Amino acid sequence: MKVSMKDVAQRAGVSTATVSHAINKTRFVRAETKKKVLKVMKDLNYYPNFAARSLRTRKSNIIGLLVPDISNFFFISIAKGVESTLKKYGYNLIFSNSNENLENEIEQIKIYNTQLVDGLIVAPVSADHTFLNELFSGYYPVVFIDRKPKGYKGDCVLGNNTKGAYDAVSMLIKKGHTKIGIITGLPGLTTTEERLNGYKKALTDHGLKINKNLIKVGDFRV
Amino acid sequence: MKVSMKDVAQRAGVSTATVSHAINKTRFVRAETKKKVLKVMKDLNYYPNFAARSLRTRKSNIIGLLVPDISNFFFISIAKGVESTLKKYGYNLIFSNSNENLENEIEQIKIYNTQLVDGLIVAPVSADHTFLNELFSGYYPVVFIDRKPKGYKGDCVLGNNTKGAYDAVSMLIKKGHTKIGIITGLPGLTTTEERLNGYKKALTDHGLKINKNLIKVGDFRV
DNA sequence: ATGAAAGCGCTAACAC
DNA sequence: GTGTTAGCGCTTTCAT
Repeated sequence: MKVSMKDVAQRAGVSTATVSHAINKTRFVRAETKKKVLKVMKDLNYYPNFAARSLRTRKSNIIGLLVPDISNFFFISIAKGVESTLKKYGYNLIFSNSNENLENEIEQIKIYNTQLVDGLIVAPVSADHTFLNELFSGYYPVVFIDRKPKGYKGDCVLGNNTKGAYDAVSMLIKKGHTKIGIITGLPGLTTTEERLNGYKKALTDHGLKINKNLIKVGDFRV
Repeated sequence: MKVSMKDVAQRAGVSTATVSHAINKTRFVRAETKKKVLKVMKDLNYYPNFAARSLRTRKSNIIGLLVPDISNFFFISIAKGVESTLKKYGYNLIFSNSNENLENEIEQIKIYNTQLVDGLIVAPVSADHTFLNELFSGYYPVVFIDRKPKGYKGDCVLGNNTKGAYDAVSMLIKKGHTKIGIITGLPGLTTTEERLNGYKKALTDHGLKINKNLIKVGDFRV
Protein backbone atom coordinates (compact mmCIF):
# COMPACT_ATOMS: atom_id res chain seq x y z
CA MET A 1 0.00 0.00 0.00
CA LYS A 2 0.96 3.55 -0.71
CA VAL A 3 2.05 5.42 2.42
CA SER A 4 -0.02 8.46 3.36
CA MET A 5 0.48 11.38 5.64
CA LYS A 6 -1.55 9.58 8.26
CA ASP A 7 0.97 6.75 8.30
CA VAL A 8 3.78 9.20 8.79
CA ALA A 9 1.91 10.97 11.57
CA GLN A 10 1.20 7.75 13.44
CA ARG A 11 4.71 6.43 13.18
CA ALA A 12 6.13 9.78 14.30
CA GLY A 13 3.61 10.08 17.10
CA VAL A 14 2.24 13.42 15.93
CA SER A 15 -0.85 14.67 14.12
CA THR A 16 -1.20 15.01 10.39
CA ALA A 17 -1.33 18.75 10.91
CA THR A 18 2.18 18.68 12.27
CA VAL A 19 3.41 16.56 9.40
CA SER A 20 1.80 18.90 6.93
CA HIS A 21 3.29 21.94 8.56
CA ALA A 22 6.67 20.33 8.83
CA ILE A 23 6.61 19.67 5.12
CA ASN A 24 5.29 23.02 4.05
CA LYS A 25 6.91 25.21 6.71
CA THR A 26 3.53 26.77 7.20
CA ARG A 27 3.65 27.06 10.96
CA PHE A 28 6.29 26.58 13.58
CA VAL A 29 7.28 23.03 14.42
CA ARG A 30 9.73 22.27 17.20
CA ALA A 31 13.11 21.36 15.73
CA GLU A 32 13.11 17.98 17.43
CA THR A 33 9.62 17.16 16.22
CA LYS A 34 10.41 18.22 12.72
CA LYS A 35 13.51 16.10 12.66
CA LYS A 36 11.54 13.06 13.77
CA VAL A 37 8.89 13.66 11.14
CA LEU A 38 11.46 14.08 8.40
CA LYS A 39 13.16 10.88 9.43
CA VAL A 40 9.93 8.91 9.33
CA MET A 41 9.13 10.36 5.94
CA LYS A 42 12.44 9.16 4.67
CA ASP A 43 12.12 5.76 6.34
CA LEU A 44 8.71 5.16 4.83
CA ASN A 45 9.71 6.69 1.51
CA TYR A 46 6.79 9.07 1.79
CA TYR A 47 5.79 11.56 -0.87
CA PRO A 48 2.76 13.81 -0.45
CA ASN A 49 -0.12 12.96 -2.73
CA PHE A 50 -0.30 15.44 -5.56
CA ALA A 51 -4.00 15.05 -6.24
CA ALA A 52 -5.03 15.48 -2.62
CA ARG A 53 -2.91 18.56 -2.18
CA SER A 54 -4.10 19.95 -5.45
CA LEU A 55 -7.73 19.34 -4.60
CA ARG A 56 -7.36 21.03 -1.26
CA THR A 57 -5.27 24.02 -2.31
CA ARG A 58 -6.82 24.45 -5.74
CA LYS A 59 -3.38 24.69 -7.22
CA SER A 60 -1.62 22.19 -9.44
CA ASN A 61 1.65 23.99 -10.02
CA ILE A 62 1.33 22.92 -13.60
CA ILE A 63 1.31 25.20 -16.59
CA GLY A 64 0.04 24.07 -19.96
CA LEU A 65 1.76 24.87 -23.21
CA LEU A 66 -0.17 24.32 -26.41
CA VAL A 67 1.62 24.77 -29.70
CA PRO A 68 0.61 24.03 -33.28
CA ASP A 69 3.77 22.13 -34.19
CA ILE A 70 5.76 20.28 -31.61
CA SER A 71 8.65 19.60 -33.96
CA ASN A 72 9.09 23.13 -35.19
CA PHE A 73 12.31 24.52 -33.83
CA PHE A 74 10.72 27.85 -33.03
CA PHE A 75 8.13 26.33 -30.73
CA ILE A 76 10.66 23.98 -29.24
CA SER A 77 12.89 26.82 -28.22
CA ILE A 78 9.88 28.45 -26.62
CA ALA A 79 9.11 25.23 -24.78
CA LYS A 80 12.65 25.05 -23.57
CA GLY A 81 12.60 28.56 -22.19
CA VAL A 82 9.19 28.08 -20.62
CA GLU A 83 10.20 24.82 -19.02
CA SER A 84 13.37 26.13 -17.47
CA THR A 85 11.69 29.24 -16.12
CA LEU A 86 8.81 27.24 -14.70
CA LYS A 87 11.09 24.80 -12.96
CA LYS A 88 12.85 27.72 -11.33
CA TYR A 89 9.54 28.62 -9.69
CA GLY A 90 8.56 25.09 -8.81
CA TYR A 91 6.16 24.54 -11.66
CA ASN A 92 5.82 21.78 -14.20
CA LEU A 93 5.04 21.90 -17.87
CA ILE A 94 2.38 19.98 -19.70
CA PHE A 95 3.28 20.01 -23.32
CA SER A 96 0.66 19.55 -25.98
CA ASN A 97 0.32 19.81 -29.69
CA SER A 98 -2.64 21.02 -31.70
CA ASN A 99 -0.92 19.99 -34.91
CA GLU A 100 -2.31 23.08 -36.69
CA ASN A 101 -5.75 21.58 -36.19
CA LEU A 102 -8.56 23.53 -34.56
CA GLU A 103 -10.37 20.45 -33.24
CA ASN A 104 -7.25 19.28 -31.46
CA GLU A 105 -6.75 22.71 -30.00
CA ILE A 106 -10.27 22.78 -28.62
CA GLU A 107 -10.02 19.27 -27.21
CA GLN A 108 -6.81 20.11 -25.43
CA ILE A 109 -8.22 23.31 -23.97
CA LYS A 110 -11.13 21.31 -22.58
CA ILE A 111 -8.66 19.08 -20.80
CA TYR A 112 -6.97 22.12 -19.33
CA ASN A 113 -10.37 23.38 -18.25
CA THR A 114 -10.60 20.58 -15.71
CA GLN A 115 -8.38 22.66 -13.45
CA LEU A 116 -5.45 20.58 -14.49
CA VAL A 117 -3.33 23.69 -14.95
CA ASP A 118 -2.79 26.93 -13.09
CA GLY A 119 -2.21 28.76 -16.33
CA LEU A 120 -1.98 28.24 -20.05
CA ILE A 121 0.23 29.44 -22.86
CA VAL A 122 -1.14 29.00 -26.37
CA ALA A 123 0.23 29.53 -29.83
CA PRO A 124 -3.12 29.25 -31.60
CA VAL A 125 -3.82 27.66 -34.93
CA SER A 126 -4.86 29.88 -37.77
CA ALA A 127 -8.65 30.11 -37.48
CA ASP A 128 -11.40 32.17 -36.01
CA HIS A 129 -11.19 32.01 -32.23
CA THR A 130 -14.41 33.71 -31.24
CA PHE A 131 -15.46 30.46 -29.60
CA LEU A 132 -12.82 31.01 -26.95
CA ASN A 133 -15.04 33.59 -25.33
CA GLU A 134 -17.26 30.82 -24.04
CA LEU A 135 -14.73 27.99 -23.92
CA PHE A 136 -12.51 29.72 -21.42
CA SER A 137 -14.02 29.50 -18.01
CA GLY A 138 -11.97 32.46 -16.82
CA TYR A 139 -10.77 30.49 -13.82
CA TYR A 140 -7.19 30.35 -14.91
CA PRO A 141 -5.00 32.83 -16.76
CA VAL A 142 -4.27 32.34 -20.44
CA VAL A 143 -1.73 34.05 -22.60
CA PHE A 144 -1.32 33.75 -26.34
CA ILE A 145 2.03 33.83 -28.01
CA ASP A 146 3.41 34.36 -31.48
CA ARG A 147 0.06 34.41 -33.23
CA LYS A 148 -3.00 36.47 -32.44
CA PRO A 149 -6.24 34.54 -31.93
CA LYS A 150 -8.74 36.19 -34.26
CA GLY A 151 -11.99 37.22 -32.68
CA TYR A 152 -10.81 36.81 -29.11
CA LYS A 153 -9.55 39.58 -26.91
CA GLY A 154 -6.99 38.28 -24.46
CA ASP A 155 -3.42 38.75 -23.37
CA CYS A 156 -0.83 38.18 -26.06
CA VAL A 157 2.91 38.25 -26.35
CA LEU A 158 3.74 38.95 -29.96
CA GLY A 159 6.58 40.00 -32.16
CA ASN A 160 6.15 43.28 -34.00
CA ASN A 161 6.02 41.59 -37.37
CA THR A 162 4.75 44.57 -39.30
CA LYS A 163 7.56 46.79 -38.14
CA GLY A 164 10.14 44.07 -38.62
CA ALA A 165 9.24 43.58 -42.24
CA TYR A 166 8.83 47.31 -42.78
CA ASP A 167 12.29 48.05 -41.41
CA ALA A 168 13.92 45.26 -43.38
CA VAL A 169 12.43 46.42 -46.66
CA SER A 170 13.16 50.09 -45.90
CA MET A 171 16.76 49.19 -45.29
CA LEU A 172 17.03 47.52 -48.68
CA ILE A 173 15.40 50.50 -50.35
CA LYS A 174 17.80 52.88 -48.65
CA LYS A 175 20.64 50.80 -49.99
CA GLY A 176 19.33 51.53 -53.46
CA HIS A 177 17.41 48.36 -54.24
CA THR A 178 14.08 48.66 -56.02
CA LYS A 179 13.20 45.11 -56.96
CA ILE A 180 12.47 43.56 -53.58
CA GLY A 181 10.66 40.26 -53.10
CA ILE A 182 9.20 38.48 -50.10
CA ILE A 183 8.67 34.85 -49.27
CA THR A 184 5.77 34.82 -46.86
CA GLY A 185 4.70 32.29 -44.25
CA LEU A 186 1.54 30.24 -44.61
CA PRO A 187 -1.52 32.28 -45.60
CA GLY A 188 -3.94 32.91 -42.76
CA LEU A 189 -1.36 33.23 -40.01
CA THR A 190 -1.37 36.64 -38.37
CA THR A 191 2.41 36.67 -38.57
CA THR A 192 2.26 36.17 -42.31
CA GLU A 193 -0.28 38.91 -42.79
CA GLU A 194 1.52 41.38 -40.60
CA ARG A 195 4.84 40.88 -42.31
CA LEU A 196 3.26 41.17 -45.71
CA ASN A 197 1.59 44.40 -44.65
CA GLY A 198 4.90 45.77 -43.43
CA TYR A 199 6.53 44.80 -46.72
CA LYS A 200 3.83 46.47 -48.78
CA LYS A 201 3.72 49.59 -46.67
CA ALA A 202 7.46 50.05 -46.89
CA LEU A 203 7.34 49.81 -50.68
CA THR A 204 4.43 52.23 -50.96
CA ASP A 205 5.89 54.68 -48.46
CA HIS A 206 9.01 54.87 -50.56
CA GLY A 207 7.15 55.30 -53.82
CA LEU A 208 7.70 51.79 -55.12
CA LYS A 209 5.02 49.69 -56.80
CA ILE A 210 3.89 46.36 -55.42
CA ASN A 211 4.70 43.59 -57.86
CA LYS A 212 2.71 40.43 -57.25
CA ASN A 213 5.32 38.34 -58.98
CA LEU A 214 7.76 39.21 -56.25
CA ILE A 215 5.49 37.83 -53.53
CA LYS A 216 5.90 34.10 -53.01
CA VAL A 217 4.27 31.87 -50.43
CA GLY A 218 6.61 29.76 -48.33
CA ASP A 219 5.99 27.09 -45.72
CA PHE A 220 6.87 29.02 -42.58
CA ARG A 221 4.61 28.61 -39.61
CA VAL A 222 6.02 31.05 -37.15
CA MET B 1 -17.25 30.42 -8.05
CA LYS B 2 -16.18 27.36 -9.92
CA VAL B 3 -19.09 25.06 -10.74
CA SER B 4 -18.94 21.58 -9.27
CA MET B 5 -20.73 18.34 -9.92
CA LYS B 6 -23.03 19.14 -7.04
CA ASP B 7 -24.20 22.28 -8.81
CA VAL B 8 -24.93 20.31 -11.94
CA ALA B 9 -26.79 17.67 -9.97
CA GLN B 10 -28.96 20.20 -8.18
CA ARG B 11 -29.83 22.13 -11.30
CA ALA B 12 -30.65 18.92 -13.16
CA GLY B 13 -32.66 17.56 -10.24
CA VAL B 14 -30.58 14.41 -9.92
CA SER B 15 -27.89 13.07 -7.63
CA THR B 16 -24.18 13.51 -8.13
CA ALA B 17 -24.00 9.78 -8.71
CA THR B 18 -26.15 10.15 -11.77
CA VAL B 19 -24.12 13.04 -13.07
CA SER B 20 -20.95 11.07 -12.57
CA HIS B 21 -22.33 8.05 -14.33
CA ALA B 22 -23.72 10.13 -17.14
CA ILE B 23 -20.27 11.59 -17.71
CA ASN B 24 -18.35 8.38 -17.43
CA LYS B 25 -20.89 5.96 -18.92
CA THR B 26 -20.25 3.78 -15.94
CA ARG B 27 -23.80 2.65 -15.36
CA PHE B 28 -27.03 3.02 -17.23
CA VAL B 29 -28.72 6.41 -17.18
CA ARG B 30 -32.09 6.94 -18.78
CA ALA B 31 -31.69 8.76 -22.10
CA GLU B 32 -33.91 11.60 -20.98
CA THR B 33 -32.04 12.03 -17.71
CA LYS B 34 -28.70 11.94 -19.45
CA LYS B 35 -29.82 14.54 -21.93
CA LYS B 36 -30.90 16.87 -19.14
CA VAL B 37 -27.63 16.41 -17.29
CA LEU B 38 -25.59 17.06 -20.41
CA LYS B 39 -27.55 20.19 -21.11
CA VAL B 40 -27.01 21.56 -17.61
CA MET B 41 -23.32 20.77 -17.88
CA LYS B 42 -23.15 22.79 -21.02
CA ASP B 43 -25.25 25.62 -19.62
CA LEU B 44 -23.09 25.93 -16.55
CA ASN B 45 -19.89 25.39 -18.52
CA TYR B 46 -19.01 22.54 -16.21
CA TYR B 47 -15.78 20.58 -16.35
CA PRO B 48 -15.04 17.80 -13.87
CA ASN B 49 -12.30 18.61 -11.41
CA PHE B 50 -9.12 16.85 -12.35
CA ALA B 51 -7.65 16.71 -8.84
CA ALA B 52 -10.78 15.30 -7.24
CA ARG B 53 -11.16 12.65 -9.87
CA SER B 54 -7.51 11.82 -9.70
CA LEU B 55 -7.57 11.57 -5.92
CA ARG B 56 -10.53 9.28 -5.99
CA THR B 57 -9.50 7.02 -8.84
CA ARG B 58 -5.75 7.12 -8.16
CA LYS B 59 -5.16 7.82 -11.80
CA SER B 60 -3.91 11.02 -13.35
CA ASN B 61 -3.84 10.00 -17.00
CA ILE B 62 -0.54 11.80 -17.17
CA ILE B 63 2.73 10.27 -18.27
CA GLY B 64 6.04 11.90 -17.47
CA LEU B 65 8.87 12.17 -19.94
CA LEU B 66 12.28 13.07 -18.61
CA VAL B 67 15.06 13.70 -21.09
CA PRO B 68 18.59 15.03 -20.68
CA ASP B 69 18.35 17.62 -23.43
CA ILE B 70 15.09 19.17 -24.43
CA SER B 71 16.53 20.87 -27.49
CA ASN B 72 18.21 17.83 -28.96
CA PHE B 73 16.37 16.76 -32.05
CA PHE B 74 16.58 13.12 -31.12
CA PHE B 75 14.74 13.59 -27.85
CA ILE B 76 12.29 15.96 -29.44
CA SER B 77 11.29 13.40 -32.00
CA ILE B 78 10.78 10.96 -29.16
CA ALA B 79 8.64 13.49 -27.34
CA LYS B 80 6.59 14.02 -30.44
CA GLY B 81 5.93 10.32 -30.89
CA VAL B 82 5.17 9.83 -27.23
CA GLU B 83 2.81 12.78 -27.14
CA SER B 84 0.79 11.73 -30.15
CA THR B 85 0.48 8.14 -28.97
CA LEU B 86 -0.53 9.24 -25.49
CA LYS B 87 -3.19 11.57 -26.77
CA LYS B 88 -4.64 8.73 -28.78
CA TYR B 89 -5.23 6.91 -25.50
CA GLY B 90 -6.47 9.92 -23.58
CA TYR B 91 -3.27 10.65 -21.75
CA ASN B 92 -1.27 13.82 -21.31
CA LEU B 93 2.45 14.39 -21.34
CA ILE B 94 4.49 16.16 -18.73
CA PHE B 95 7.73 17.12 -20.32
CA SER B 96 10.82 17.70 -18.25
CA ASN B 97 14.50 18.20 -18.74
CA SER B 98 17.34 16.99 -16.58
CA ASN B 99 19.79 19.00 -18.63
CA GLU B 100 22.37 16.19 -18.35
CA ASN B 101 22.45 16.90 -14.63
CA LEU B 102 21.92 14.16 -12.06
CA GLU B 103 20.56 16.48 -9.39
CA ASN B 104 17.89 17.76 -11.74
CA GLU B 105 17.01 14.24 -12.70
CA ILE B 106 16.54 13.22 -9.08
CA GLU B 107 14.51 16.32 -8.25
CA GLN B 108 12.20 15.68 -11.13
CA ILE B 109 11.72 12.04 -10.22
CA LYS B 110 10.73 13.13 -6.72
CA ILE B 111 8.06 15.30 -8.22
CA TYR B 112 6.78 12.37 -10.22
CA ASN B 113 6.81 10.31 -7.04
CA THR B 114 3.92 12.36 -5.69
CA GLN B 115 1.62 10.25 -7.82
CA LEU B 116 1.51 13.00 -10.36
CA VAL B 117 2.01 10.52 -13.16
CA ASP B 118 0.68 7.10 -14.03
CA GLY B 119 3.96 6.18 -15.65
CA LEU B 120 7.36 7.56 -16.49
CA ILE B 121 9.73 7.43 -19.44
CA VAL B 122 13.31 8.41 -18.74
CA ALA B 123 16.37 8.92 -20.86
CA PRO B 124 18.81 9.00 -17.96
CA VAL B 125 21.88 11.13 -17.59
CA SER B 126 25.25 9.45 -17.69
CA ALA B 127 25.90 8.50 -14.06
CA ASP B 128 25.56 5.68 -11.60
CA HIS B 129 21.88 5.03 -11.01
CA THR B 130 22.01 2.60 -8.13
CA PHE B 131 20.11 5.17 -6.06
CA LEU B 132 17.04 4.52 -8.17
CA ASN B 133 16.50 1.27 -6.30
CA GLU B 134 15.32 3.25 -3.31
CA LEU B 135 14.08 6.37 -5.07
CA PHE B 136 11.46 4.56 -7.06
CA SER B 137 8.54 3.71 -4.89
CA GLY B 138 7.44 1.01 -7.28
CA TYR B 139 3.93 2.43 -7.38
CA TYR B 140 4.09 3.45 -10.99
CA PRO B 141 5.78 1.87 -14.01
CA VAL B 142 9.01 3.30 -15.31
CA VAL B 143 10.76 2.60 -18.56
CA PHE B 144 14.17 3.82 -19.62
CA ILE B 145 14.97 4.71 -23.18
CA ASP B 146 18.02 5.23 -25.32
CA ARG B 147 20.53 4.98 -22.48
CA LYS B 148 20.86 2.28 -19.88
CA PRO B 149 20.84 3.43 -16.24
CA LYS B 150 23.96 1.94 -14.71
CA GLY B 151 23.43 0.03 -11.51
CA TYR B 152 19.66 -0.20 -11.83
CA LYS B 153 17.75 -3.11 -13.20
CA GLY B 154 14.57 -1.98 -14.85
CA ASP B 155 12.74 -2.02 -18.14
CA CYS B 156 14.58 -0.42 -21.05
CA VAL B 157 13.96 0.26 -24.69
CA LEU B 158 17.32 0.56 -26.35
CA GLY B 159 18.91 0.54 -29.75
CA ASN B 160 21.35 -2.25 -30.44
CA ASN B 161 24.30 0.10 -30.63
CA THR B 162 26.97 -2.53 -30.48
CA LYS B 163 25.59 -4.41 -33.42
CA GLY B 164 24.90 -1.24 -35.37
CA ALA B 165 28.50 -0.11 -35.13
CA TYR B 166 29.76 -3.63 -35.69
CA ASP B 167 27.74 -4.01 -38.87
CA ALA B 168 28.71 -0.60 -40.20
CA VAL B 169 32.41 -1.25 -39.71
CA SER B 170 32.16 -4.79 -41.08
CA MET B 171 30.53 -3.42 -44.19
CA LEU B 172 33.39 -1.01 -44.75
CA ILE B 173 35.90 -3.76 -44.23
CA LYS B 174 34.12 -6.00 -46.72
CA LYS B 175 34.31 -3.18 -49.23
CA GLY B 176 38.06 -3.34 -48.86
CA HIS B 177 38.71 -0.47 -46.47
CA THR B 178 41.27 -0.94 -43.74
CA LYS B 179 41.75 2.50 -42.28
CA ILE B 180 38.45 3.07 -40.55
CA GLY B 181 37.86 5.79 -37.98
CA ILE B 182 35.06 6.54 -35.56
CA ILE B 183 33.74 9.73 -34.06
CA THR B 184 32.17 8.71 -30.78
CA GLY B 185 29.51 10.32 -28.66
CA LEU B 186 30.25 11.81 -25.26
CA PRO B 187 32.31 9.53 -23.01
CA GLY B 188 30.32 7.86 -20.26
CA LEU B 189 27.14 7.38 -22.23
CA THR B 190 26.18 3.76 -22.66
CA THR B 191 25.44 4.45 -26.31
CA THR B 192 28.96 5.74 -26.82
CA GLU B 193 30.53 2.77 -25.12
CA GLU B 194 28.44 0.24 -26.95
CA ARG B 195 29.17 1.69 -30.36
CA LEU B 196 32.84 1.90 -29.59
CA ASN B 197 32.81 -1.72 -28.54
CA GLY B 198 31.10 -2.71 -31.74
CA TYR B 199 33.63 -0.75 -33.74
CA LYS B 200 36.57 -2.37 -31.98
CA LYS B 201 35.15 -5.84 -32.16
CA ALA B 202 34.50 -5.56 -35.89
CA LEU B 203 38.10 -4.49 -36.48
CA THR B 204 39.50 -7.26 -34.30
CA ASP B 205 37.22 -9.92 -35.75
CA HIS B 206 38.47 -9.06 -39.19
CA GLY B 207 42.11 -9.06 -38.18
CA LEU B 208 42.58 -5.31 -38.19
CA LYS B 209 44.46 -3.41 -35.50
CA ILE B 210 42.82 -0.73 -33.38
CA ASN B 211 44.46 2.61 -34.02
CA LYS B 212 43.80 5.15 -31.27
CA ASN B 213 44.45 8.00 -33.66
CA LEU B 214 41.40 6.99 -35.62
CA ILE B 215 39.12 7.29 -32.58
CA LYS B 216 37.87 10.80 -32.01
CA VAL B 217 35.41 12.07 -29.41
CA GLY B 218 32.46 14.01 -30.75
CA ASP B 219 29.66 15.87 -29.02
CA PHE B 220 26.80 13.50 -29.65
CA ARG B 221 24.45 12.80 -26.81
CA VAL B 222 22.22 10.15 -28.22
C1' DA C 1 -32.99 3.53 -12.98
C1' DT C 2 -31.42 6.34 -9.33
C1' DG C 3 -29.98 8.17 -4.59
C1' DA C 4 -27.29 8.53 -0.08
C1' DA C 5 -23.15 8.69 1.80
C1' DA C 6 -18.39 7.20 2.72
C1' DG C 7 -13.88 8.23 1.77
C1' DC C 8 -9.61 9.25 -1.36
C1' DG C 9 -5.16 12.36 1.27
C1' DC C 10 -4.37 16.42 2.04
C1' DT C 11 -4.68 21.74 4.32
C1' DA C 12 -6.11 25.06 7.54
C1' DA C 13 -9.36 27.00 10.79
C1' DC C 14 -10.16 26.51 15.42
C1' DA C 15 -9.11 24.88 19.87
C1' DC C 16 -6.09 24.22 23.67
C1' DG D 1 3.76 23.99 19.98
C1' DT D 2 0.48 20.71 18.59
C1' DG D 3 -4.08 18.23 17.87
C1' DT D 4 -8.98 17.73 15.92
C1' DT D 5 -11.65 17.91 12.25
C1' DA D 6 -14.24 19.77 8.28
C1' DG D 7 -14.18 19.74 3.62
C1' DC D 8 -12.00 20.17 -1.27
C1' DG D 9 -15.02 17.36 -5.67
C1' DC D 10 -15.21 13.49 -7.20
C1' DT D 11 -16.36 7.84 -7.61
C1' DT D 12 -18.58 3.89 -6.04
C1' DT D 13 -20.81 0.70 -2.78
C1' DC D 14 -24.94 -0.29 -0.91
C1' DA D 15 -29.73 0.56 -0.92
C1' DT D 16 -34.21 0.80 -2.86
